[in-house]
Amino acid sequence: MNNKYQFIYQSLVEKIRSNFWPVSSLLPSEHSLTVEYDTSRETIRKALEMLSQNGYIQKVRGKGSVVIDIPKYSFPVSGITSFKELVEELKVPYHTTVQELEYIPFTHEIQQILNAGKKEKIWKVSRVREINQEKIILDTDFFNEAFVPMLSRDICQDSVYEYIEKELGLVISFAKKEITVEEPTEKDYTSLDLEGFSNIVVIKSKVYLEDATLFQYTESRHRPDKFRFVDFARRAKL
Amino acid sequence: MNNKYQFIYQSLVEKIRSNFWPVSSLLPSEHSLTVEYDTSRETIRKALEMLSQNGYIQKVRGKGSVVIDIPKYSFPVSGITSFKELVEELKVPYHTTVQELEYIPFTHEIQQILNAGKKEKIWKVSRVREINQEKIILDTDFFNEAFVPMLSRDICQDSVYEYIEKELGLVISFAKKEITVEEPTEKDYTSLDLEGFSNIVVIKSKVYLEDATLFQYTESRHRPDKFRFVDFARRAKL
DNA sequence: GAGTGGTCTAGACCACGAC
DNA sequence: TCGTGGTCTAGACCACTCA
Repeated sequence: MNNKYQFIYQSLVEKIRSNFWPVSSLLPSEHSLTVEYDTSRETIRKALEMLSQNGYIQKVRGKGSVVIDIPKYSFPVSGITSFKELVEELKVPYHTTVQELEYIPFTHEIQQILNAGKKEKIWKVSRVREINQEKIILDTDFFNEAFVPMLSRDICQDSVYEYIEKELGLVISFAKKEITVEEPTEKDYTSLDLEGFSNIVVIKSKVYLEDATLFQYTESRHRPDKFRFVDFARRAKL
Repeated sequence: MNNKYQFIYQSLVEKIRSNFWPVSSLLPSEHSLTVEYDTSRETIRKALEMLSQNGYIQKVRGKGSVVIDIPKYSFPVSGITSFKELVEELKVPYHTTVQELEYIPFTHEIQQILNAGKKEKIWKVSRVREINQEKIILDTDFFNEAFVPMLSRDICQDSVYEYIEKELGLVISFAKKEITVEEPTEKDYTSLDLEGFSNIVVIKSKVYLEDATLFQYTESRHRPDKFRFVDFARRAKL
């Protein structure tokens, strides 16, 4: 662990998750934490700020840091968290089928979305996600070949994110998502077990790298009864 | 403006929104900002951290702070942003009808959700939101009388949040939301213009005050074709 | 009044990118 | 090598809560 404040953050997360400090109780004061971790107060405050941002604590002036509910995970929303990460966290049986893996034709609208030049090739990967033997999610990802020169069915079968982060060394930084509800397309009907549902939840994500370049565009289509999205939001201070 | 870093944040936001620094350009370095605002580097960094959290910039080590797209607003998701705030931001004609305003019976399940004692009274407010003359959203809010002693149809007609923050002086701090898609209930059919839609988007929100006490529970039910949720997420550093 | 968190300072050293 | 942002320190003063 390189950073002191990230080490302290992780240490505190573990204690909270293990109920060492139960919900509604107070963490030790910032001063006593500086003693415990042999560091300065600003460093402790950085770790506490991360706890607060991630929904573990709420700081109350004059009192201390109150432990609040541990944040839940959202259901498979492809994009910034990988499908594999989520589904392994949730410990449910899953299966991925690679449906398409190809270059899209030039002059495709996706080229514009990805800010790609006219002669840059774009990968298209479409995958069906099965959970508990039901085809629930249809993910379609687009990558510029400039960032991802090679893709194989094996990589797509496993986890594209793992390949991108570990093999290619690219660092995913942030994503913008838009959630809407639409009517299913022909492809939704043939690819998924829709069971009479007449709507589909669509999550469109743009994923950016550390240097703020747009790197991936994804459309993730979910059967509505299995869709669940959990959000934690702080009210803007302004 | 009390705080230096919030003043600097706001000043920088204005310059970004007015295209003083266009998208993809670099902000001045942290050092030169300390000179311009006559302050220390950590204070500048606090303001830049807020810009980054709110999706205005992306910091790149060794290069500087890159301006990225200005964040968009999500469509009416009652909870932490008030309906009135959003709808006035979007500049569309709207109307609110107060359908119910009453105390709920004791031993109601909502009492448990709100962590209320057995003899504490709970307000229930249900409101229909019309946008462009269509009944699109059904909001049902629950408040503990301990926090909100009085409610009137006039207050509910206007904005409960404005009343809570300005009159009662309570400070809303954060919210946890859960988005799912469900089948419409009888009440959805009679209250809203559903136009044959057989699904409804449900947002359940728990809203907390500054001292981390749970203060409000809301169920917001949206006609699916008019629902849109925009999210900006950073990948966790761990 | 003692203890808490909120803000702010003026330094320091490091890791990284561009030249 | 130089300028950038990333981390860290050891103080200071203030605003707030609680006994």
